[in-house]
Amino acid sequence: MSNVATNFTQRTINYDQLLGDFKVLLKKNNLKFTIQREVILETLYNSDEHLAPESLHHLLQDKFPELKIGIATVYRTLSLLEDSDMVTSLSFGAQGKKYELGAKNHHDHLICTSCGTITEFVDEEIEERQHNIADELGFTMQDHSMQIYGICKNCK
Amino acid sequence: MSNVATNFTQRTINYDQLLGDFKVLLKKNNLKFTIQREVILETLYNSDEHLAPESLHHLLQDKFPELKIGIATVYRTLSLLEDSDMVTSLSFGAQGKKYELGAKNHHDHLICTSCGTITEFVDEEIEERQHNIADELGFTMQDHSMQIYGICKNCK
DNA sequence: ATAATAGCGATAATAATTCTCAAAAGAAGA
DNA sequence: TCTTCTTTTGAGAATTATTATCGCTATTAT
Repeated sequence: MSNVATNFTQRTINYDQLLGDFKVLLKKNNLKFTIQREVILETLYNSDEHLAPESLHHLLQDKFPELKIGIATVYRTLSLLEDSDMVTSLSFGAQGKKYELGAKNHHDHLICTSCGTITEFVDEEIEERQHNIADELGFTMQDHSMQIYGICKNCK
Repeated sequence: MSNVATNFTQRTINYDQLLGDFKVLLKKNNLKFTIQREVILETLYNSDEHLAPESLHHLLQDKFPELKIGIATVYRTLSLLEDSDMVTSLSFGAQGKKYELGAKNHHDHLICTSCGTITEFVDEEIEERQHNIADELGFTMQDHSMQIYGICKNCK
């Protein structure tokens, strides 16, 4: 029963912790903690979607119209977060790049090539094997990602 | 000794077979077999690199200057090949999308975040586990890809 | 509160990708 | 091989995605 792939979305840290980490990171690099950066982090945290820069921008305009957040700020902040390894970007097939918060539990992706749905899962056996492979090849592993493409239950 | 990650690039089919498959595919879809399509397929076959559309275009201009292949044709052909599952596209981190021939043996990627080098490997244990996971989740697996990010030997 | 500095939005600039169209090339049949 | 029909091509325009610039504003440290 263990070692069975499980299908879930789970956070390892709560928002306050995440925000704290972000503030530390900013301070370390002489960067400022701005409202824009905060709401972008918050929006990413509250989204279970994998967001493209543009969709994130729309979300932000809907939720915080008074801030009039510009698209450039979205790109800038996503780059900042990605450089700091707080978010990771993914690009599947034809669709463009999408971002997701890295602070969630690590997970891999199951992508339905018919309806486009992305299901997340974690499998300990694979996680472990990845570490071993990196070691064997003299690689210091920082991160990894895996995607399985196919047809989901519903589409069959 | 088995189950050890190995680092290689190996083709499962030779060029004539590949070309044959391509011709069949084209005929099936009422598409024409053109010189441009042939040299693009050939160039992808002969490259061990993961090619961005632009680098592919440069390669083609170098190797077949008389054809004056346009960038639009490169994009068109890559899309065609991707739609037909003959090539797959990858996008790692900041760099844009790159294409590789899918007819090579399946392999995963080890990406050095310092120098950008991409090493390919295959691990049977992971391959098998991926199939199991897809089954467990009621998914019909068509393909998969995996990336491990880290620092390679040389960069350490 | 002030001064110093980084960040912001708007938008211009650039890069990446797709579209348009007239000319050229491939396929099929006579 | 010649003709006809259809698809593809290259060139460049158009669109989309991303990044850079800049004067003004907000944040931080003092």
